[in-house]
Amino acid sequence: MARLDRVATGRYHHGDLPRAVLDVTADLVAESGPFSWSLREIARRAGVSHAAPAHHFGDKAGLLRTLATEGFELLDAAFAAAEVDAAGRSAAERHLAQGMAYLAFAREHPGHYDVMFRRGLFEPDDAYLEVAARTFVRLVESAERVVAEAGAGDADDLAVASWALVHGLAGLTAEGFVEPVDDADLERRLLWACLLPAGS
Amino acid sequence: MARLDRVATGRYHHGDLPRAVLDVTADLVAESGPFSWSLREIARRAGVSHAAPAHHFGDKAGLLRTLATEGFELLDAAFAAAEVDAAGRSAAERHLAQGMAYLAFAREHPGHYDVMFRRGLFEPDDAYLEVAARTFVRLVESAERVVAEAGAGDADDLAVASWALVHGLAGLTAEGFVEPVDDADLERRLLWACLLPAGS
DNA sequence: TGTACATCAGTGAACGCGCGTTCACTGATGTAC
DNA sequence: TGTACATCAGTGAACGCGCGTTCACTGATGTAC
Repeated sequence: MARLDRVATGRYHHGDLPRAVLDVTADLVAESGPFSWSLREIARRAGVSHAAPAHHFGDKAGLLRTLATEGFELLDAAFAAAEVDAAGRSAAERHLAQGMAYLAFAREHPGHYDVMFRRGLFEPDDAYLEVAARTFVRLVESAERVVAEAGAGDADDLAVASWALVHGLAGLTAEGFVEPVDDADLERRLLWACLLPAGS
Repeated sequence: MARLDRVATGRYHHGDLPRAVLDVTADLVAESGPFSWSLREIARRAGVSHAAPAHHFGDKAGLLRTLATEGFELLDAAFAAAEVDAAGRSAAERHLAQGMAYLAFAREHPGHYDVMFRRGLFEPDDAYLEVAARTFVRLVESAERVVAEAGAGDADDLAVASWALVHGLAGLTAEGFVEPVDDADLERRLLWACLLPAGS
């Protein structure tokens, strides 16, 4: 699309190449993971010369770091919106709503998601660490509200378990091991994880 | 290690190169994922000429398929051992034991694990499909026993939720987002996922 | 036990290719006056 | 409004490198007799 734009207009300057490069990267990561492509491939898809992406992002690590940081911004915004939507309901219901928002984010931004939760792709910088920490705080605070409401349990354990549940579901669904289902079924799945302790 | 063997003995034939190549591959995948290495790198680490791995596995996809198949064999055996260990206990307790076995496998075989639950790395063959299906059946049957014991719930939903929980925990721990804990704490985490429905 | 021969495992040189990086450049934009 | 100039965005040729693959080969092993 970016290529068509440029071919059509014949512009020398792209207009917003960083944006186009990030979009292409997100697509490529969603298609084949965070490794199986080159900066030249990204340049080709964006319709620019092979050296252009490096002009903005330096190298592959810089590109992935920017994508991951943008991903956390999006996830944090999704959490904030879910909190507004579920205001006034019980802590447990708000926690469930947050989990559903997480799964919706993973489904809608598979490229960002894949890069966000993998270590070793890049060295984190301040912007990345700040927004990632901010997002995790929302998760822990939600768990704390649930524990306070229930009057029992450890908030950190609940936060980890909740995160693991949605993270695992997102991963298995993205890789095709689990069929996608509609939101009502999805909520039921999150809730039925609890059958296990009922029996012990 | 393989290299030292060969240097020490000066043998022309390796002895068991397929085994050595798989071990090196598992190490490399655990270190840097299923993409960031080459067949030449594997040959170097195994101490053989660069063309030797292809002699046995064809290409990277064939190597990854063999590794994934071996991984499912190991996981299936771990499930079987857990079933024997927990024989006679309640269905819920046996299900928990299976989850703990899953997490132990992921911790002990990170290279295999990474390759097993990712699609698109290779085209599955009969051996892979057979053992993967066999392993999944153990998971679903365990969930069915729990549902039968509890007299309520949907076995597929429980199977998916349980799998997602341990898969997510394995992934987040492997990537360093969650600190490893000892087995007692780990069991508690799996159980406390249930605080959520208690509040709704 | 010895010999001949087929088969298999691994070698190493050669190839073409796509990659990341560099760098002098050109085109476009924005700002000062 | 026009002009000059600095800055920025993107180009394209060139480079060296590691890669997968090919292929004629050599060393080792196993089996038939």
